[in-house]
This record gives sequence, structure tokens and C-alpha cells, in this order.
Amino acid sequence: PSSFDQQGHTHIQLWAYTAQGIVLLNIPAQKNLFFIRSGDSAIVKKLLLRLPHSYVLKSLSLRNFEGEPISACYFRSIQALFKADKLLKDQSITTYEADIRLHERYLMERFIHAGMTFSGELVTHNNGDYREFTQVNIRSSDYRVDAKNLSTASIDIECSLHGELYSIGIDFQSANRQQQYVFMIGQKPGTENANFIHYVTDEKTLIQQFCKAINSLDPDIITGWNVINFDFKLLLNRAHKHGLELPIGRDASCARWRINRREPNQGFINIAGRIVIDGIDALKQASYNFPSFSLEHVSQALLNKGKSIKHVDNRVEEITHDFHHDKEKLARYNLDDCILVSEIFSITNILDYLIFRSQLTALPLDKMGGSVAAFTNLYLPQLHRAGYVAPNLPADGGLKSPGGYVMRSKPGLYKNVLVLDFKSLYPAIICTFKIDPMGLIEGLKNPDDAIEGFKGALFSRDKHFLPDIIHSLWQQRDIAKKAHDDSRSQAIKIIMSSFYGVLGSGGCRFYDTRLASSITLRGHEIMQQTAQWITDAGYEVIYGDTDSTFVLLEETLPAQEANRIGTKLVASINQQWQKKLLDEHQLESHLEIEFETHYRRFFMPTIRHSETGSKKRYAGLTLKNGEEHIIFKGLESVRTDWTPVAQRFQKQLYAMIFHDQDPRAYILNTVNDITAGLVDDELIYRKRLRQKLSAYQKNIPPHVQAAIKADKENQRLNRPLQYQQKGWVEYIMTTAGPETVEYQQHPADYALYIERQIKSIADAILPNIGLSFDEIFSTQLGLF
DNA sequence: GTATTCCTGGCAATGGA
DNA sequence: CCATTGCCAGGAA
Repeated sequence: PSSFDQQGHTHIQLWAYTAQGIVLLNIPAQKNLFFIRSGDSAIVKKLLLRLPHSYVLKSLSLRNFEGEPISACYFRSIQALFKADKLLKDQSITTYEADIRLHERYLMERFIHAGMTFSGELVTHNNGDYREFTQVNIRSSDYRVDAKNLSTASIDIECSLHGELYSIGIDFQSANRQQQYVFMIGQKPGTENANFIHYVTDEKTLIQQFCKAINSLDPDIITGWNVINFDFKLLLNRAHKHGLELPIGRDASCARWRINRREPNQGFINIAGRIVIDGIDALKQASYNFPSFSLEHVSQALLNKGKSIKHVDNRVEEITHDFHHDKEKLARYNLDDCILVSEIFSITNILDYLIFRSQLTALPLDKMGGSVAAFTNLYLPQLHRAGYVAPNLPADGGLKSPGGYVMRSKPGLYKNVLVLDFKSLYPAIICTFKIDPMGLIEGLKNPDDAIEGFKGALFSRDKHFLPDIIHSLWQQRDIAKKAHDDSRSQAIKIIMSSFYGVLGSGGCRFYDTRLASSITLRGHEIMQQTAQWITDAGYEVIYGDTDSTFVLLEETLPAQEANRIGTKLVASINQQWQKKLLDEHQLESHLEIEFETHYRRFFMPTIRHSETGSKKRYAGLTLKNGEEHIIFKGLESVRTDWTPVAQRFQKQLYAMIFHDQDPRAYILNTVNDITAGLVDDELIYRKRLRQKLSAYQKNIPPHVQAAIKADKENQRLNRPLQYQQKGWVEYIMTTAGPETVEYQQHPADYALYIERQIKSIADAILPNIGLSFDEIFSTQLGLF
């Protein structure tokens, strides 16, 4: 959807998929609006005389959260609204909801999420790819596109180190056909007979052929790997060099690039009638997480297969070499990448996930993030109908609210630890205690029968929306879970938990520290009370974080007995909460604690160089369906900034200790292997540059040192600089300090690796079995 | 084209001996 | 030489 001014009026356009094909819907001119205090009417009228645009001021029966009566100002064009808003704000007159775009408001107020029905007049024109309607009227419907019916084109470009294009690959898939192309600059070699390769004379023709192919394939969705900020960005740049555009919109319009004001290196792309979805963004959105999001790593993890050119360190050289000497190989490599992305989309069901998310939140398919927008979409129209306009963003970003409650832990190596977990604790608190922006206003207005929150908050018992929104999501999640539909269940989980996040975010217009604090501080109370009840029942609580409680049972207890206790405990806690909330607050409890895990062996470390128990770091051994799993949380083996050798060492060491095996030989062997240079490929540190290289001023950590050295070398060799912007650094700690993998000049400093990556991990757990790293080492030295 | 706070460990920088 | 402080990255929930 989009809205734009034409001849002084604002129009709304929507591209939509229907079972009968793609349609372009034109909605007749709509009025833009913002709200003002009715008390400001006189001054607003006077001020708006300065502007040439006509407007209508109308007093309404709405009020703001302060209870003041509200009027609306209507404008014919976006331009007019924008100018009026600025003029009033400059004069310190508050306007409300001026930032909501017309098409957003139009869809929101009609409760239109992804599905709709429409009526209108068909416009006849020559374009056969879509039908256009005017005078359109749309209504909400639960019609849902099946992801399988959307056609997708996965695209990928290959280019030189300096960004000159070599080739462009397209893997197109629709419900009934698949087509593959690689457009390649150069002469067709006599030997080559792959029919998907199309040779073109130069870069300009390459770009034109690509556009032609997109238009003829006519995909609904264009995908790729970093496709917006690499492929499209580069394609647009190269096109402009030749005085070209990319006319690949469904209405023949050109792809439009928009820069991101917050992140100048990251932009957005608009292609009329098509949606561009980047694979990386989409997976992150669906809370997939990988140590690295390179196509190589992700396809290895999800598809168990990788790319055909393996040597990542000289990939660009290999591509350039193939471009000049083996075009068929390059073309196959190019197409393989397109296919990998298609397969990742297919195996993760990611389009289905995004469509479902759109249905729940009314967010556009290609909008990543957008928690605040999702909340606003669901909340604002209901708020209006209850007689309120929405508040504005806090000017100062707002006061902070406390977060989750993290108990101090009792460190040690244990047998039989149970983990009891509150299921979606924050959404459950919102439902139970009726946490809600309007509910807070209504509760303070009528305090007599209100529910007490924290930081002075009072919540209405019956006037609220959020608890019902969550309740409905909860029900849908139960349906999804029953159907074993993980992607939908995950979508709902993320949306539900983001509601707490946005209420505590100064970027959300409904932010109020009393809302966020009433959720988190109630969480503290629930955690502490629950731990008390467990203690009262005769068990020891050794740790807890936000919504989970770790209970230590007797060492010798049989597993069956431990499970019985877990089941008994959660039943009793749930019952006690029901009773307590009914007795003390006359509330129905939506809290539900679950018996999640029984750790047969469990290790809670201390903080380094201290006796104090750690938080957010532990490991445990479970048995599920007869299969053993060792879970690591927060420890080195799950931290991507530790070396592979350290991660492997910790996993193996813990496994041995959990199985009561003597780890001394293993530790010595690991150390010897390092010294002997047998594991050099496992000594690579991987860390992100989260700032521009030049922004590291206060101190220069190792990965930054390595990056600086590498770019000096790049400069000397007249190569493009690699590390000036944000990015990843892979480096080795050498005898001359950190050096990147590509430019390693010195041997790895084995003593450093043994001391910092092996010894530190060993000594975190060895004292628990009466050993220490140095002791093992010195005793063994005597034997040699 | 703004979801959150809490927590740890490594290490550079700092400053006093 | 040392202890202390604060930056930095990444993870738990």
C-alpha cells in the first residue's frame, strides 16, 4: 500500500494478490488528518490562515489521555497536512497522530490485515500482467494467500572486486513452473552447451536483459541473500553508470531506492507490484539464529549442503578467474546460490510465516522488525472507538523501567535439578493484571475498583484491549501448536512477547514506565513468591531468571521420582497462584508454570576469580526419549566469539565430567595437539566490528587491531579496504599480536591459546572434581 | 522503516607503586 | 609491576 498526492488530492494505491491474478486498486481521494486539543482551536485557526491550503476543523467527541476534548483537522493533501503540522509544532501547539500515514490509517480503521475483499470499476488498458480498478472500496476478510501460489524469483549477482558485473542468476518458481537463467557477459565458448546461460556483450546489455527477464517472468516476490543492500544496491549503481534505470515494476515503473536515515549503508527498495524479501532479514525476523549468516553457513545448517566454491578467503579471485577462463563454472556457481536461497525459503516455510504475521499484525510482508507498528495497528483503532486519541511519543525517550528478576545462584556440580518455567510470563501478567495503556487511564480515573500496579499505576478491571488481544493470540497459538505448525506458533510467540517490549520503549506512543514496570515488577513478585512456596515445600531453589526457577533435589533420587516431584510442584504452584490472586485481588490467574526439564547432572559456575555464583551461565545433562543432551547456556561453547578449539574442548570436558570420567588425559591431549600445531584451523577468533573502524577511539580491542593491520595491507597492495565499515573479522592471536586470517604473517601463539582458551575453561569446573589445570600439567610433566 | 533489561568475560587503558 | 575501570561483544530471558 502507498499514498501520494496527485493534483492536490491524496490517493491510496494497493497492489494485491487475488486468485484471479494481481490487481492494482485505486482508492478515491481521502482526507488526511491530525488531531488537536479543542482548546487550541482558536489559535490553530489563526495560525493556519498563514497557509494557502484549505482545511476543515471539526470538534469531535474524542479525548486525549489527559481527558481534554479533541478536534480534528482535515487536509486534502499530505503536503498540506505536513506544512500545517510543522507550523503548529513550531508554535508549541500539540498535534496528535500526525505521523500516521494515510494508507496506514485507512487500513487500520477498517481492521484490514492481510486479507480483504474489494469492489470497484475495472480500468481497461493494455497491460496484461495485472488488472487495475478505480473507485475501489475494500473490507476486511480472512482470505489468506497460500505461500505456494506466490511466484518467486531468487536472484544473485557476481561481480569483480570493484563491483563490475560479471553475471546475474535467476531461479524462478511458481506453482506450475520453474525457470532458471544466468545472464553472462562475454562470448559463448564453443564447448559449452548449458541452455540456461545467456551471453550478452556488455554490462549495459546485461542489466537490460535482467530487467526484461524479470518483466517476462513477472514474479510476485524477489528474494536473494542480502539482496537489497548488496545485489539491488549494486545493480542500481551500475545501471546509473550507464544512464539506465531498472524498469521492473509491474506497471513498468522503475525500482526506487530509499536511503535509511539511521543506517546510511542500509536502504530500502520499492518495486511497484512486487515485494523484495531478503533471506537474511526474513530468517532473523523469524528468530532463526546462526553463528554466521553467510549463505554458506546457513545452507550448511538448514540444507546440509553448501556452496560449490568453498575457499572463502580467495572467493573473489576464483570468481574473477572463472569469469575469464571458465564461464560455465561461474554460471553454475551463480545459479546454485539462487537455488540455495530458494531452498532455504522452502525448507523454513518463511513465506508462510511472513504471511501469517501479516495476517496477525497487518504489517506488510516485506517489513522486518516493526513491533511498534504491529502494536499500533492492533491498538489504535480500538482506542479511537473507545473515545481516545493516541498520545505522542515521550519527548525525552521516557524513564527507564526495571527488567526481569535474576536470582543469585548457588554454584556447584549437582545431580537432579528441575527447571520450572512460567509459560509466556509477561503476556500472562498482562492478561491477569489487565495491563493496558487505556486501562491505566481509566483505572486512575476510577480508582475505587481498580487493580493496583506498580509505580502508582491503577488498572481498570473492564476497560482495556491488550488482555483480549493477547488472549486471542494465545488461543490461536494453541491451535497452531495442536497442528504442530511451528512457524505460526513461533510468529505468535514473538508478537506476544514484543508487546511488553514496546510498552517499555520510548519509540512507542503508548510507552509509559508504569506499564512496563507493572509487568516486570509483578514478575519479580511472582518469582520470589514462587521460590518461597518451593522452599516451603522442602526443596532448595538454586537459581532463577525472569520466568524460570531451578530446584535442587536429592542426589540419589531416581528419575521417575524427580519427575513426580516436578509435576506435583507445578500443579501446586499453579493452584496457589489461582487462590492467592482470587483472594487478594479478585483476579483470575492466567499464570501457568510448567515442569520443563529434569537435569540429571547440572553445573552452575562461579564468576571468574570469585566465589559468587554466576548468572545466565550454566550447563546440564538431560535425557529426552532415551537420548542424552547437554545444554549449554551462556558458556564459552555457545559464544561465537570463542575459538572452535575452546568450544569443542568445553563440550567434551563437560561431557566427561557429567559421565564421571577422568578428564586428565583429554586435557593433556588437547594441550599437546595445540602445541604440536595439529589444530591450527581451530584457532580462529570471529568477532564483529559493531562500529565503523574509525569509531574505535577509547580503546583498540584485538579484533580491531587485526582489522586495522589488514586494511593497511590492503592499502599497500592496492586492494579495496575491507574493514572500514561494520563487518566481521576473523583473526588469529599470533606471536606478534592479532592478525586477520587473510594476512597472517606470524605463527599462532600457542601458549596464549592454552592459557586463555583452554585453562580458563578447565579451571571453571575442575575444582568441583578436586582437580586443577596447573596440577594436572605439572604432575604429567614429571612423567615425560 | 524505534521491542526490552540484565549479566559476564576479555582486554585496553589508566594510574599508582 | 599491580589493581581498577570502562569499553566491547555476545548471550539469557
